[in-house]
Amino acid sequence: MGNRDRILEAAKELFNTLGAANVGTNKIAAHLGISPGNLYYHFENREEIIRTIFPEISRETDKVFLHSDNASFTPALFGEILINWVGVVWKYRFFYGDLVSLLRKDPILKELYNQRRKLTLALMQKSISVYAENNTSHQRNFTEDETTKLAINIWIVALNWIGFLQVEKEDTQISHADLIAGAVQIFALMEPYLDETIIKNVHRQMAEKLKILALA
Amino acid sequence: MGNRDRILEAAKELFNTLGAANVGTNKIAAHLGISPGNLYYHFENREEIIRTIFPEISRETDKVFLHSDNASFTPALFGEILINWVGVVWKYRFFYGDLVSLLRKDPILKELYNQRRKLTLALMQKSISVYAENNTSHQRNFTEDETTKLAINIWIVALNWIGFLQVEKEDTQISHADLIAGAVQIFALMEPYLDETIIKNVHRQMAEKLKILALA
DNA sequence: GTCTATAATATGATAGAC
DNA sequence: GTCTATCATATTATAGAC
Repeated sequence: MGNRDRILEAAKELFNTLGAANVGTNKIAAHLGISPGNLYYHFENREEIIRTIFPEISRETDKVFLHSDNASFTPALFGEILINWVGVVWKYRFFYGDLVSLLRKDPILKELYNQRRKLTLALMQKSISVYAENNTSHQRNFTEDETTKLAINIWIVALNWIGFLQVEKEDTQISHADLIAGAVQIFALMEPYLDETIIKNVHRQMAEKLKILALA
Repeated sequence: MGNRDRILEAAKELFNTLGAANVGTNKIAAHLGISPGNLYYHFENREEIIRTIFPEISRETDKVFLHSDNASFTPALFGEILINWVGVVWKYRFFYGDLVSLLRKDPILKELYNQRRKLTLALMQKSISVYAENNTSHQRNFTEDETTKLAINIWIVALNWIGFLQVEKEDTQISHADLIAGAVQIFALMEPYLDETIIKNVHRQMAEKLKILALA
């Protein structure tokens, strides 16, 4: 692995463990045992490092939602999606935890992020309404306003569940079980719109995941 | 106003406008035209300044929920509560926006915050279930698990609505209307549990607020 | 209570040798 | 590509005069 990639990996690790605000270019270089000059040969500044990581976050997020545009996606798949989504937020928690500050410092990133945000949010909104209509028997029409608000609420909770955990625990105490709990928490936002049997199934699915974890 | 108070006011203002991470003790002193030494006479360090502001945030939050423990609080009052709550988060947006980072740097504050968090969350959960039961005709029992999740979701959205706005707008572009929109957004989390007429009433209440703003 | 002056440290970033 | 050396700047914090 070349130094350029090592810098990116070290940056992610240090950002996550120490908080993005507390990690500068020199600290990353020191952590790798390379010189500051070397780091600056590969990247113009700290912002460029983060801007280079951003497409990776985008790709991983896309991967999470890959199958969700398919109108026939199953309830179980939706559960998977939520767990994986929370997993991505966990993996890049430095980014979501410091989002406002990072975007404030880098207008280019802010622009990039907002393009993505609009797209992802729209895609998600579509998926949610399809999913809700597929899995409910009480004949009910969803207004666009209703699904927009639901999508935004899901968005906000998904992106801030990790932060909610971090407020009471140390990062080292946060487990895979907490990520599943996050998925359950997000799923609760949809439950009022779904049939009892579907809800039960997803809950069983999540409980199953937890049991497997406990055994491992 | 003595310098001690002026420091606290300047800190809040600078934290909010520049982000807590970008404002140190000397910047606060410079902003006020006083010496660093003077500031350090009044406060041990930056953490102590924030710890001194925290009870103020707590008091204002308490004031928001003051009447909500009353079982007979009206639908309109609940709307007020949401608007005021979002208002407090806006007023101290530096705190909520940088919460994880601030608590990481100050374990004392972390302890204080979590004591408060548990209390407020429990109080809120109680209020929510009372409110929901008071304002629904479809006979329905709320499980404790259900209300806990609902309360947490309301909590997360309420505390992160401002951050959601900040991602796409500058602070200067955020208006009182956006705060009301936040209240509407949070209220959407409760709507599945409430009667149509109640929902309509609250929406009218919010629209009324917006109209008054537009005229002013 | 408030100031000047300053130490100690860290940060971002660059020039120029290898 | 990588290093050494270094600058300019900013940050926290303190000692001691007024």
